[in-house]
Amino acid sequence: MELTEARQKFIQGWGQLGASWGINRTMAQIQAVLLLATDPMSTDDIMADLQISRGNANMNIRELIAWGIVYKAFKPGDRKEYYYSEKSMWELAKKVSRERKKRELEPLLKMLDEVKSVKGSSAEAKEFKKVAQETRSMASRAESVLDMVMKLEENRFFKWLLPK
Amino acid sequence: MELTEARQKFIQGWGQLGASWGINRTMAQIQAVLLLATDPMSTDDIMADLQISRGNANMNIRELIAWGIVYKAFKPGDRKEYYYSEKSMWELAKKVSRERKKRELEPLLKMLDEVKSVKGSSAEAKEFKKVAQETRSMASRAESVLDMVMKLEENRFFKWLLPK
DNA sequence: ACAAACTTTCAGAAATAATTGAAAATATAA
DNA sequence: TTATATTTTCAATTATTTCTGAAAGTTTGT
Repeated sequence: MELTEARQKFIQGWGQLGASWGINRTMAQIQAVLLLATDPMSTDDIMADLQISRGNANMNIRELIAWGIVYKAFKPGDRKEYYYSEKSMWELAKKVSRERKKRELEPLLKMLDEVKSVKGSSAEAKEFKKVAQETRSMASRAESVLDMVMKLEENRFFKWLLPK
Repeated sequence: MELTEARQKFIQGWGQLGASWGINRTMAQIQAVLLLATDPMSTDDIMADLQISRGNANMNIRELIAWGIVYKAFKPGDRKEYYYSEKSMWELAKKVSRERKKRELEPLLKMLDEVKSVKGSSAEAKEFKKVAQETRSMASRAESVLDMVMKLEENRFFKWLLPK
């Protein structure tokens, strides 16, 4: 397969994956482009590559930087900003987990906490308490698993898991 | 807090969570309603509860059934269909993982496989191969972790993880 | 200070996704 | 079979999200 075609498929697939995780498709595609780049790219490079507008490119690059998975670079004698992606898949996964934990798990736990004090002893109220309690317990467990995995070193954990 | 208010917050929060996971908000809310219900509910019950149309209710109930997290029930002498949710959080988590694995991880791995045969020895081609390989490796690992966790019994795994 | 190079913002346009409601299809009972 | 209850479908509408492009803002060099 030609590099051009392969690249296209990779970028598409990555965008698709992002989309089904609630991440803007273009944001994911920019990340894919930077992941495949050998050198930092300027906004114009990215605009040309993905055929998108300046505003769109700028917004999504900024968002990637906010997620901590894309960094800025500068070239001497050039005032453009250049961008490059975090290349370690492990680091990437960790940063994405951290961000999603903050954005989703934490608000959920907060809500479950607020709702804990529900009054009443009807069947509905009892069921509510039970479900809320189980949800809280599942969410905390998920959080613990994430914390644990995030702290582990790649090799230590996965070599044990997948000795091959 | 009153049950009505708490219920509202739970349903809202659940819908929010679903939305950031690429799941239709209404679908997630219906699931929340059924999770909190003490008895199976009809389409009309759900329509009334969430103030949504019949078409919308029907489509999303069907989708929940396809995910394997909502079941049908019938009452003797009544030809309406009733629906109830899987109530075990653990079962729920397992079914959702299984579904997402099928919908996201598998297509990704398929794409990475197709793209494996990329030609060329330029810096770009080399980088492409490296990134594709690392992505494949990370995706397989994720799949293994999911498979592993999905096979474990709730207590066995989590009691060890969280002894408290 | 001025001008050039570059980045950011944001109102409106375009694209995408979700929802409605009524008609069609299907199932059940008499 | 026929009438009735119920579920499903889907074209049209509405809501939401994303994208554009030009203007405003910022930084840097002279």
